[in-house]
Amino acid sequence: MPFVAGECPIRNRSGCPVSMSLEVFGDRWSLLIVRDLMVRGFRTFHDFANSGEGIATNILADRLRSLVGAGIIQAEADPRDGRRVNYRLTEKGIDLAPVMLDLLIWGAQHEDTGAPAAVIAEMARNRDAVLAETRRRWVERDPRPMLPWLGGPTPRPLRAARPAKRSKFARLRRPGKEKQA
Amino acid sequence: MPFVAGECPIRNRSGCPVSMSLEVFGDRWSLLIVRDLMVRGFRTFHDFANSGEGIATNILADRLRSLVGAGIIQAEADPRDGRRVNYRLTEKGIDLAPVMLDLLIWGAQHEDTGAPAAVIAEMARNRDAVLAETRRRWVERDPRPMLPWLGGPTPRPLRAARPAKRSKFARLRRPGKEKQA
DNA sequence: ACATCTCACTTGCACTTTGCAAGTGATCGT
DNA sequence: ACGATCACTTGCAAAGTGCAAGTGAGATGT
Repeated sequence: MPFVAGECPIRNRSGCPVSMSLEVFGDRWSLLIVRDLMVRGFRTFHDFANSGEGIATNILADRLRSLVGAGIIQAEADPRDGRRVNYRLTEKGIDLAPVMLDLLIWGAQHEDTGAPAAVIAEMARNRDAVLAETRRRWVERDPRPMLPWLGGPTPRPLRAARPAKRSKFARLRRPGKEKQA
Repeated sequence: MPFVAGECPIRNRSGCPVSMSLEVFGDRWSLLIVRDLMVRGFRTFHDFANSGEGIATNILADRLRSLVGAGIIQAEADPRDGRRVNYRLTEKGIDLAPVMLDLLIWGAQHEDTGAPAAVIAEMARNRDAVLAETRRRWVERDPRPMLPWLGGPTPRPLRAARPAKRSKFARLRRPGKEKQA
């Protein structure tokens, strides 16, 4: 029994497809939920809550509700355990696979991740095959993670602790004319 | 003379490329700035401020600074007018073209936009050519908008006004057991 | 030289969103 | 019946956002 779809708040909207896409799912947590459904084999609230990304449960609940409302995912009560809700991408949601794949490739190529470079290069070369495989697994409801190394604590270079509030920056100015704070 | 690159705040980070990408540019305004640089021919603060999306100038300034800091865009003082700053995608930034194109295609296919359907279908079929053209224009610093119909007030079906604060939703529950608010 | 306008911001403040930690109601297993 | 689990909800503090006015540097016209 799916959730009752809620209204999606409408913001300043240009009618541009990019803008409208981002209104639907453009925040970080929504995309990470889509990622986890798509390639990590996650299905339940608990799975998402413990993804390793640090999401707050009220935000997770809110995003799941929004994604259901937007028709990106669907929710079903588990027939064997009434406490659980199982989430699944819809047709509209699985069509986000190209976006997700391109984000993955961009991130692996430009950020200091621990993603296996050879695997990423292979996925970039065989983009169509990867997308076909993603869709096949979705059709067949394959519960196994497609990219088990994705997400979670991946080995990578140590990072500095969270910095203090950012300092002000000098404007682009001729030398010697900077403002005294 | 480019801006001094600032530190990018680091949040809960799994090391996953998708997650890290979203930390860098994953908010809506950042992506719209990248869109406008990429396909609308925008270069200046004033261009972005009047994109038709309704961004606040303090947020725009903040996002431009963040994108410069992340190496996605670069800023240069206009040699002929010292008041102006010209922004341009970097190599890292133009590599977001596949993501942007996929968002455009997804949005046009799944949301009620005024995007020309034939053009979108053509772009989806000739994805590689579109990406090659996007990069060529970037290399040659072609100032003409690649997709002049993108963004701005696009003719599309009328939308309801912004709704009131959302109501609470019933949980997935057996019938008859809904909570009294 | 001066007045006016332009440009890219900054600022103060009200409002909204986010995240923490505790709690709730329904469900399950013993 | 009871304790634990699951998916949330709640109150509140902190952080983020957006409005509207303002600022300093630069350009233009007189």
